[in-house]
Amino acid sequence: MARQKIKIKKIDNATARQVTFSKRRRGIFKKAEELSVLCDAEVGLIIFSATGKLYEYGSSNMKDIITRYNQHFQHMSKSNKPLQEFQGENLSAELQKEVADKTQQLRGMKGEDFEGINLKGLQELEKTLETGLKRVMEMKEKRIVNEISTLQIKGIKLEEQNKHLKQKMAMLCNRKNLILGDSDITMQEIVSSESMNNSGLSLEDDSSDTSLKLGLPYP
Amino acid sequence: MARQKIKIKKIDNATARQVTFSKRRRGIFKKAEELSVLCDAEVGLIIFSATGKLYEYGSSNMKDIITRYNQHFQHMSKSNKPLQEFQGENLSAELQKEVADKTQQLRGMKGEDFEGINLKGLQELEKTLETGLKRVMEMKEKRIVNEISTLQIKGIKLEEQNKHLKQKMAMLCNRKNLILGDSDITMQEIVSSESMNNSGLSLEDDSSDTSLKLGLPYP
DNA sequence: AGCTATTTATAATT
DNA sequence: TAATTATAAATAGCT
Repeated sequence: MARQKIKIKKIDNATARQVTFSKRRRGIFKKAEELSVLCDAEVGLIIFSATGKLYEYGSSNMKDIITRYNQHFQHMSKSNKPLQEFQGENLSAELQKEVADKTQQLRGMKGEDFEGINLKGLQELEKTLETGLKRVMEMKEKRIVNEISTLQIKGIKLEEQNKHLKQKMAMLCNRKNLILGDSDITMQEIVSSESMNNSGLSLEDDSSDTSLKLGLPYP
Repeated sequence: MARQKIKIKKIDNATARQVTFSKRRRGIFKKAEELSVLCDAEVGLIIFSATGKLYEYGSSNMKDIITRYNQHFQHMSKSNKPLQEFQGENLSAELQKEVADKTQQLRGMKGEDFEGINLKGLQELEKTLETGLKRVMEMKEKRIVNEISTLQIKGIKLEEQNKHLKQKMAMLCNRKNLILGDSDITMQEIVSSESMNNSGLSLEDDSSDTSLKLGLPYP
């Protein structure tokens, strides 16, 4: 719908398809929200990308929408009442409210839905998110520092083990050589193959100045 | 999106709301179909009108889409389990689990408790929080800009009203003076007291360069 | 991720 | 309702 009219058929180029998917997904989500607000409608939108990733928008809790959707057909055929309404109706209702409330809170925090949040609420939300983010980053840093020192300790231990193994091997070789004379395995080979295990363990690096923004590998 | 820009809030007039609903429903259904075809996505769209009527679009069978949607959470996490799978006495227990799960999620996002979250989880959490924070700040900015322009428009209207009132008062005073001669209320007094209402409304300031970090007052 | 030239969608109106 | 039309939005092709 721009620069050039396109035919509505599967986009061949995978990259272009992905870009279009992102743009149009945002577009249709916005339309869904607008429709629900403008016309006081309950809207549920489920999208699975070609790669299987799920995207969803619900003007209210998606589960409620799906439940209502399913009930629509039950009402058409029979007026069957759901089982759970007989037992602990109050409890379930309360719990469902609680779930809905927490879901809404989570959506707000994820920035997915600001329905019913005023300016003051947004400011509080911002502060909560800033605090939360700060704490998460601090915890991540702690964990990473911990991870690094654990690895360093492991490395030192492995080095010591290697040293011992090396000595034992040396002794064994010596004994073997003394008994059997020449052998296919030389001391040189043992030492060189063993030294490979040290790669990647820099024991002197204690700076811990890890960039926390980067996705680091972890064991 | 035409003839005039509209605010995204519930349309008051019921007839207009119904008309808009019909038009936009057709629009979003078209968008949903286009997205599914162009990007090879599976799309399900459920709409309940304010009157409770159901409209649906599915790129494939809606029941299959909902099933896939429900299955998505069984694999991903324990939370977000669909309600309709619960039956009878299980309902309350499941709901309680769900509440507990969401509570834990919220605690994690607020940085209150990182129990059971590994480094990878923390990194995902950080990303989620960053995105959420960004969106919250954007929404706040939108609202504030909106608020400012609304206030400016109100200010202009009030100024005009004041001008009219001033003119009327002037006329009344003139008439009074003609009939009764001198009066306790002079034109000077009327003008000066009326001008006080203008304070704080700077109509020329259109910069909107508000620092969003500051907690602003709101009406 | 942004930027525009266009195409679409649609609000007001007939 | 349905059709028209002037505008607002969405977005395809580029960078």
